[in-house]
Amino acid sequence: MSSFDEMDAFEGASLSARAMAARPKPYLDGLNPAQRDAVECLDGPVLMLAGAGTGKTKALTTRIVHLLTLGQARPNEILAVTFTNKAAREMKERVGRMLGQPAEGMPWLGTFHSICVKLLRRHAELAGLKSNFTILDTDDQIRLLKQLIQAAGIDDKRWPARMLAGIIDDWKNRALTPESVPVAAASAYNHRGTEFYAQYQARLKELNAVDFGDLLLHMVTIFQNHPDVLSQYQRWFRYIMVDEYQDTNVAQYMWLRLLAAGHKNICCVGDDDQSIYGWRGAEVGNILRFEKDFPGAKVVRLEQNYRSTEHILAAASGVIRGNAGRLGKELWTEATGGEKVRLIGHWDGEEEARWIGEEIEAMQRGTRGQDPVDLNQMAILVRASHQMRAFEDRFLTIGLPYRVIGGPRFYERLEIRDAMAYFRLVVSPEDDLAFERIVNTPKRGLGDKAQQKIQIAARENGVSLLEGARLAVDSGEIKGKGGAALRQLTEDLRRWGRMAGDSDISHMELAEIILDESGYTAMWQMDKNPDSPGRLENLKELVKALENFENLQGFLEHVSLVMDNDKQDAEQKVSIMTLHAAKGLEFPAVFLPGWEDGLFPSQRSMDESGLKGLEEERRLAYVGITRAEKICTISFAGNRRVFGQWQSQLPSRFIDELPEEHVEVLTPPGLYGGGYGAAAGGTPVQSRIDERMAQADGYNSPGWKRMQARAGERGLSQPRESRNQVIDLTATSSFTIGERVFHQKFGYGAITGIEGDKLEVDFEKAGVKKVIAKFVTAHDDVPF
DNA sequence: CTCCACCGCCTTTTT
DNA sequence: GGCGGTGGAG
Repeated sequence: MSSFDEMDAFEGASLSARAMAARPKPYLDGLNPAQRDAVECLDGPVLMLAGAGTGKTKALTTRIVHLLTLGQARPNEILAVTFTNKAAREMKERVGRMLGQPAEGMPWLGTFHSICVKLLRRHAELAGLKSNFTILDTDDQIRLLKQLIQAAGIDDKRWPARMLAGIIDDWKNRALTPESVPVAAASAYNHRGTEFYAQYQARLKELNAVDFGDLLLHMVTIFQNHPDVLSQYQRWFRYIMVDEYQDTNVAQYMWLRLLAAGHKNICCVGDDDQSIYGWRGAEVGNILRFEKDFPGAKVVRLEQNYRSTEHILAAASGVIRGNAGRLGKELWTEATGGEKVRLIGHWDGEEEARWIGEEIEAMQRGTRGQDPVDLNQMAILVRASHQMRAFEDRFLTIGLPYRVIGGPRFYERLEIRDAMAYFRLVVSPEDDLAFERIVNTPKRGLGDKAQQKIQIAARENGVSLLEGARLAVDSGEIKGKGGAALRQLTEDLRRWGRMAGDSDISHMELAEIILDESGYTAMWQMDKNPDSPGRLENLKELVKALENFENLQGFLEHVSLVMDNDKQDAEQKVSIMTLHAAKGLEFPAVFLPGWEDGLFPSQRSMDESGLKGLEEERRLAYVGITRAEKICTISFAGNRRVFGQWQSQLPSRFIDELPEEHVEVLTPPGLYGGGYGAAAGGTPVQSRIDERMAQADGYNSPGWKRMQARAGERGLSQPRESRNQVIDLTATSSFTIGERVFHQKFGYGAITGIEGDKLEVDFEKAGVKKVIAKFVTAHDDVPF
């Protein structure tokens, strides 16, 4: 590679090192002793254990600046890896700012994936690929697998493609090729997992394509099989830095170890307490055994927190303490005082959303006895994205501006993927997946039968689908309306392809032409769905995004890995995102709703991974709490709609783990004030909670008892619903089968069964439901 | 071939 | 409560 030779020419160029060492280093001044330690220890393996909010990024970026200032490495000799584009961008910006110049010269600062793409394009032939390979996203991946599964005559209902995709991803995360999948795993996917894996890989090669997992896997394989290539990079990357090391999977770990094996100048930064990607193959073990992997490693602990109040830190520590096998860190802060972590229970999810909405507005106005807080400084962090809807609904009705972060990514949207498929096909006419995607979008009268004919024509002649389509039309195989439309399409594509090479037309103009002439834009203009205008907007945005690239090809190469749409608009908005998406961020005020067993910790996580899963959930709780700087509000609801079914919920076990002295229990004003607390008299619900809590250790549950007490005081004075609660609590035990009852949500019904504190009720409108007795009243007691 | 109504499954979390 | 897949009608 010529660029590589060029780089090699700089070897030994560090002669000015001594001169550089004498330069002033003002950037070191703002560091605390631990940070400074981590920054100045440049050679040999270093593990930086950095708790939340301890200035990890600062240390990391300062380290880079230090390396550069001392002249120990040139910008392109430093390999700095992050997990997200956001983190990479931020680091680049910070380094640039500290150096007082744009850090464009750091080509190897990026995500694992983007760096691997770069490497793999250079050495594609060693993986049996051409260097212009395409990167498939999950969607393409699934469609491809589905084809293989169906071709094998397997019922893809019983053996879904998604499942297979998951298995294969898993293997790739562990750096396993089809040949090296252990025998023990052979039973996967009805004993045909490895077989399909091999087929899939072969097909990818045919398509000159890779999936996300391949990026790492191919590079690890190349490094292993081609020592010359490896040693080239071992020499080139003189210093390696890794962010979020606790999130590395086996493949990434092997990749790093291979690269660092020579000089061992590797600095990994991480926090075992923030490892939340186990489900994606991350191995906390990687960070736990760093010192074994790199004997003599220097371990630096960053424990001074600059972000949160003492109460918030104490609450977070209280929760994370429940995990075994930690490396052990205790965050501390010089800050004292501040508000305690606030805890509140609600009747249901809607009520929770309503309360949070009001709370946000109050904070914004500063009516909570505090300085007003900007909407930008508040965030709602949920466990699962479906929880977001309740907030979006509520905020829309009250007109509270919000932004959803990390929702469906821009480039994952239907219209964007369609448009990109057109672009792909123009740039590389042999892209069969793209062809399949758009042959009949917009509708061209090309159904299954016509598409099969295209497949056959392509296969028989050993050509791409697009070429096969031409043949099928020319041979008269496909006639009539569909045939004419197909001919038009193939000719258009050819024409656009020519235009792509024409310098008179900018690629942005070309993109517009493609979308218009293909009829794709018209398709959405015709569509009367309320969301089609939005789609058209997105298409416009897509064309605008092309501005930043040289040509369509350049755009496509980057888009799958780099394009994110967290375009920060200037408007003041509350952020809504998942806990996962929140890692690395911080907000003065944080809301953590939905702390209910089954939701958080997620039932599925616990079912699938047992104690390990629970511990990961707990780390997630830790991450959530530590996002907050000043105000952290945790909440849960007693009822929640799951899959459209109402379900009663128990407060999360993590709530019990919050240390009492750092928590303040709030009682919601007005409605349902007694949701839980009013039950102090010992209702079935209460005793069930008690029972569960007795099992969990530390039932001394802090805030919990106070909550009961507090709400109990108020219980009787609550108007409306809560009065109703109190009444019906005493009546609970006296329910009988056949009795007519009323439920807040379901309306009227008759009891058909009683099971402890649960009733089975045949509701007139809602049908048969299981409900908690407490939430049902004998029908005469209906309020209002 | 397309459209539409119905059914079943589902939801963690993402580069 | 939503999405994709299916099956029957136009």
